[in-house]
Amino acid sequence: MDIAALVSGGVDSSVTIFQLKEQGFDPTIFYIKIGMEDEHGYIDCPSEEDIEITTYIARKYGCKFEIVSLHEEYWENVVSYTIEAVKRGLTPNPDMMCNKLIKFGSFEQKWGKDFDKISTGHYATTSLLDGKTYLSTAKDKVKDQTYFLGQVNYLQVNKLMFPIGNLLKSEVREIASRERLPSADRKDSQGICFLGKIDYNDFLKRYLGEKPGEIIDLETGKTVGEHKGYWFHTIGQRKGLGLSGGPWFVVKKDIDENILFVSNGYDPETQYGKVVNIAGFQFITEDIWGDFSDVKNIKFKIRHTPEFTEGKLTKINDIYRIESAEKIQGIAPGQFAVIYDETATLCLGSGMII
RNA sequence: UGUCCGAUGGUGUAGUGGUAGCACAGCAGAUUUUGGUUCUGUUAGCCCAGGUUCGAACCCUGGUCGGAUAA
Repeated sequence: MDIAALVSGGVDSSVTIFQLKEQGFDPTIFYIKIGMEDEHGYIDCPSEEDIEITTYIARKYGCKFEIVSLHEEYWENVVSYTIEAVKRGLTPNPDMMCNKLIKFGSFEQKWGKDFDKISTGHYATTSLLDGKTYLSTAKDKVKDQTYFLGQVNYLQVNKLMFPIGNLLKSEVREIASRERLPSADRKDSQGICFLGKIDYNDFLKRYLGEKPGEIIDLETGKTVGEHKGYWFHTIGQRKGLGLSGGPWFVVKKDIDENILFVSNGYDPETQYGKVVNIAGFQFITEDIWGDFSDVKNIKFKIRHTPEFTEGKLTKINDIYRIESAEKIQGIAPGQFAVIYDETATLCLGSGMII
C-alpha cells in the first residue's frame, strides 16, 4: 500500500512515521509549504526548522521525502476566505478550511491521487460501520482534533490515516523521546499557521484597515466606548475592548452601522445562547439515522474546546438546528458547528453557524 | 459671588492617623493547530502648597478643578 504521509516537523506528525514503519508500511513523506509571502511581506511561516526536522525524520526512517508548495492554493482558498469572512463580520476558521481545501484538497489533486492513503498527525481515528468509513474521535479526548476535520468529505475520510489517533499525547511524547526524535520537546504548534509570528490583529489591520465605530451596551442601549473596526472583535470576546467596569463581552455586531454590542458582568444572559442554527450542514459519511427528520440526541462543538456539549439536532427546511442542553457562550457566526453522535465517538458532520 | 459636597493607578471604587486594597482595562505567561473562553502573574495611584503630629490619603489652612444649590 502506498502511503503519503504529511509531516510538519512537529512531534505528532513525526511520530506518525515511526508508527507507520512499526506497522510495516513504507510511507513517502511530504512537507507542504504554505507559509506565503504576499506583496507586503506580511505572511510569514518560518519553515526552516520544520523542514530540517522533517528531513531528519525521512533519513532516519529511510523514507522518500518531498517538499511541495501549495502557496498559491493556500492564498486563493484559505487566506482570501479568511479576509472575506472577517469583512462580512463572520468569525472564520482558516485551519478547518486548510484541512478541507489544502491538506486533503489541493494536495490530493496534485500528489495524493497517486497514493492509496494519506496519513496525518491529527488526533483522530476512523471506524468502519456497515462497510463505510466514519471519522471518529481520538483516544485522547482532550487533544481530539476532529473538530478541525469536520468539514472533510467522505472521499477524504475514506483515504485518511491517523497513526497517532489511538495514542495519548503523553504516549506520543514518550515515543518521540524514546526514539530520540528532534521534535520530541518542541512546543505544540498553535495559532493560525499562515500567520507565523504575525499578530492576527496586525494582519487584519493590514488588509482591512481601521474604521472606528461605537460600542453599545446591549442592555442599556448606551454608548460605552469606541472600537477600531468590528473585524477586530468576535462574538464572545472579552479581550481588547478596553472598557472599564467590566468584564464586557461582545454579544452582537451590526456590520452596516459598524456597531459592536456588548454585555456587562460575569453572567449576563445575553452572553449565552442555547440555539445554534447551521447552514450547509453535511454529513461526512452519511446520515447514520437513515432519513433524518425528527429530533436526535447528539454531542457537538461550536469551537475547538476540550469538552463536548450535549444537545438535540433538528432539521428545519435547509437549516439544521442544535438545541443545546446547557447555555453556551460565544456562538459566533462563521464558525463551524461540528456534530458528533450521542457518545461522542463518531464525528458526523458540520455546517457553518449563522 | 455665597454656601455645601467631592477630588485615591487608564476607568470605577475601598481605606477617617501607623506598611494604600479590590474590580475592570493594560501587559506577560499557561491552556488552545481558528482572533474566543478560562487560569496565573504583573505594571501603574492618594489634585497642589503649607501646617499639626513621632507618623497624614485620612486632621487644619489656602489654592486648583468638578458637581450641587442660592441670588
